[in-house]
Amino acid sequence: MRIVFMGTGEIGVPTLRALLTSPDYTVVAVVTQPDKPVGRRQELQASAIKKLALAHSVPVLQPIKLRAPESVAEIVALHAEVIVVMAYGQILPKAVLEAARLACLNLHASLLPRHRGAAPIQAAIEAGDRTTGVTVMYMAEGLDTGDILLMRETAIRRRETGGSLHDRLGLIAAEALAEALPLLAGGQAPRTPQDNTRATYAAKLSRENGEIAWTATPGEIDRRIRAMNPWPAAHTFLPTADGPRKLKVFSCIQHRRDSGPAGEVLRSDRRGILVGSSGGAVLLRDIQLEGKKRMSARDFLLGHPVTPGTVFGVVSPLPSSSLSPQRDEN
RNA sequence: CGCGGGGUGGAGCAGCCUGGUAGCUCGUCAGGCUCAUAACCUGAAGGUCGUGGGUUCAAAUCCCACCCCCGCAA
Repeated sequence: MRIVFMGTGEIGVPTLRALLTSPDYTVVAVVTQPDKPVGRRQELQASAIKKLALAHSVPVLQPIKLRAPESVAEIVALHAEVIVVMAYGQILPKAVLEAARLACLNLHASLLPRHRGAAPIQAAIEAGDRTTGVTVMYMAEGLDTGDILLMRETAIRRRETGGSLHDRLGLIAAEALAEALPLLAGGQAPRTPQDNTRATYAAKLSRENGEIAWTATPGEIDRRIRAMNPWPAAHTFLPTADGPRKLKVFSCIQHRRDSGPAGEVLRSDRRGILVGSSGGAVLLRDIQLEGKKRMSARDFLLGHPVTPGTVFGVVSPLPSSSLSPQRDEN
């Protein structure tokens, strides 16, 4: 079966690898986003998907604008039987959706119609969902609105993080596709429309989404921290002599018995930093100050004392008096 | 050359500006106290101060080059 794989994100790697190594399928081309400057040096780097494709000597296409006529023509000319899309990063024009003889399938990391959009994995954790999964759907022009072929479910564990769930769903996606393709080839693939009334949207994450709202409950804070781990990472601001410094938080423990003013440090010792929130407190365990390495709160405290009463998250508390109104903070 | 922080005994940090016997907290080891402990007391081990050059009577500290880690940005 001639297959064109379109993807850019890491999450698609297991799926592409499975396609490349299966004797039943021939990946005739891989379409991925153009190399982008990445890292501190801003060096151009190929996506993991591209590297994998090259390692298997599969032709790679990197159209800047997929909807440009010449890009579309290139893909149509591949005469794919199935196009598989996962975390590609560009909207597919109608002409591409119709370029495959059998179907243009999308693998989405949630149980649709829940969490349509760019960040379904984090959204599922932050929402406190008990399960999530991967949906294989027939692509339509809307955003993640296509008819469902099949879904694979997985439980969200108590200590699940965005990273752990991402990796697991990547593997599940490969399995789900392996299940879907034979059905499609045999003409027995189911096709169920989504219930649009139950749709929710998971907007693309930005770093601001990671700021911890200390007025939330311990449960909400814990879910946000786990969802954002490892990227973009939940964070707050630690007041220092040099002004507020960003502090990333990678894990915490909910303390429902202790409580105190939101954002205020209630206690800090070898167990971690206990911070007040709504209806409880959270014990920060795994943290990282900007410019520093990630470490346990215990190690952090050895060199950076954080006394009880310190208030996290306040961005403009410079005690200095005669400063020009330089800081723009609303 | 995108901006910035940093590399100091096993861990986290101070010292560097104003060169001159390397310090703090924790950990480790030994001993003590205790019914007991992540508590407390006493003692000990452990450091080419990222690498290479330079300046100097003398460099963790000043100058130059390079390597590595991290935040921002993507």
